Amino acid sequence: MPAEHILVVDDEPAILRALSAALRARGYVVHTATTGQGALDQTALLEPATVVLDLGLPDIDGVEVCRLIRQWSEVPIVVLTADGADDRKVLALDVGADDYVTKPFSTPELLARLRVALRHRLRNPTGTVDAAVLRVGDVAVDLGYHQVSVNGTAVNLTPKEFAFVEILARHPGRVITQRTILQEVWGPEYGDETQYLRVYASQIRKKLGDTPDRRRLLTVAGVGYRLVDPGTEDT
Amino acid sequence: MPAEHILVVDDEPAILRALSAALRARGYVVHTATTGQGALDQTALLEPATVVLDLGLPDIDGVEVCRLIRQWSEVPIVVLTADGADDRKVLALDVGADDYVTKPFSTPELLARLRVALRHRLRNPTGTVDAAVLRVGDVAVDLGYHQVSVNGTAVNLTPKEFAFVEILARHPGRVITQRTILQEVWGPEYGDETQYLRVYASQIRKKLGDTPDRRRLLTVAGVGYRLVDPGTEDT
DNA sequence: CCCGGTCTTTGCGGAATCTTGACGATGCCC
DNA sequence: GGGCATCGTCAAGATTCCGCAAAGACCGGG
Repeated sequence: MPAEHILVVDDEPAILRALSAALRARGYVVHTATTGQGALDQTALLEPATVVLDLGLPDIDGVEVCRLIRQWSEVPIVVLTADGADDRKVLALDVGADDYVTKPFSTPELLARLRVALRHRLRNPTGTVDAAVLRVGDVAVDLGYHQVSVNGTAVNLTPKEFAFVEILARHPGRVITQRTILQEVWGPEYGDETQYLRVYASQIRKKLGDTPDRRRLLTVAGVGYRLVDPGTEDT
Repeated sequence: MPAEHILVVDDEPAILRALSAALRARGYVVHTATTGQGALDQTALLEPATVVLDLGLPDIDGVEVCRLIRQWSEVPIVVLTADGADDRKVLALDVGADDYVTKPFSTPELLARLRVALRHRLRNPTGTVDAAVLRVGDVAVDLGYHQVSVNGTAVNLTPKEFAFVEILARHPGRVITQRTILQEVWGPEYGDETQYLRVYASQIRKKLGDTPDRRRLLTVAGVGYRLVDPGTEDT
């Protein structure tokens, strides 16, 4: 088995040592960081297979670290903390953490959860430079540079507009429900604020150059939206 | 408004009720099962977006249910149990569960973990799921594209019409009772508004091109409707 | 402090969809 | 055949949903 690289972030040397040892014994290649800034740097530099992140860091708040990493990377993040407060868990999970283990934790359990995270990543060939550009017809979504272009011409989208298009482009042609879009772009508490969708769909259409006769962003009444290649009209 | 379908499996009615209520309040469409066999059947039938699975089931062991589901489906599974034993957690996670919450659990946390599971499902191509095209004779119901077609020709259905056809297509040839259709399409409080059924059945027949001599949507007087392949006429 | 970009909120016309009531047809039991 | 229950069809409101525009709120940088 090719050794997976794991980044462990914790400010307590004792825990860091214990965790590293346990992981190395299992055959993983372990890297460590003790600050939020270090976590961000190492994540970008090493592109680890998974990040184990303690929330109690001296410099940046752990949740914030999570959020920052998620801005450019989909590396699995397993949060590890002594703080068992519910709202903090929920917060961390909602900004992009994939799992949350409360200290004191059992090492076998942490390892099992780590395997789950790695399994997810395996199914999802992300991280590397390859499929960083989604294409649907003449629309290209560059995930790395957060840039959308139509026929090679760059289009300026706001962050929320980009997230909207990204989610649709990840499932070419398929219907994404209103609720799904709202939760992915705006957050879990926006369940039925469908007026946002109408406003943004309109703006996106304008920027993409959609015309009524040749549309890329289609509405499925009462259900959601889908992004299609106007050339190959399917179904 | 269509939402994600969640399957909740637990043998304790109290928990089942509480969970269902919490999830419904959040806008999910909740289905339930109380046995391992029921869980397997419903998972195959409904293709839910996520399965919440209690391990303490009367018939099949929960871990085994997990493993069986994973043989053909990648639907996210969130395991839920009173048993906090480590090895059981590890076992469940290793046979394919995506998360593991120990009772007593906090509802907000479970909801957050559910959102994580749904997020994972959304990010991954979930290749196999694209087999979500139900076929009954020459009628094809494409769940992903939210599109019904007859002999390859797309048919425009309204949301309620589509939901009507979808239910029937999920049980090819079988009779679906009026009450079931009403509750699934219109909601739990519509128990006996059978007039809707007649109106919609009529419209659907018109759009599907049903003729009196060659019908796809059959009426079972006083009971319900069923969708059949007019070629292989069965009784 | 101002300014530009972004997000949120509001409103409206028009279209699509749903609801409702009416009427006739059909089939069944007596 | 008559009475009764159920079904099919139609069409007119009533309601919801969508696209679009515009104005105010918010925020970070200069």
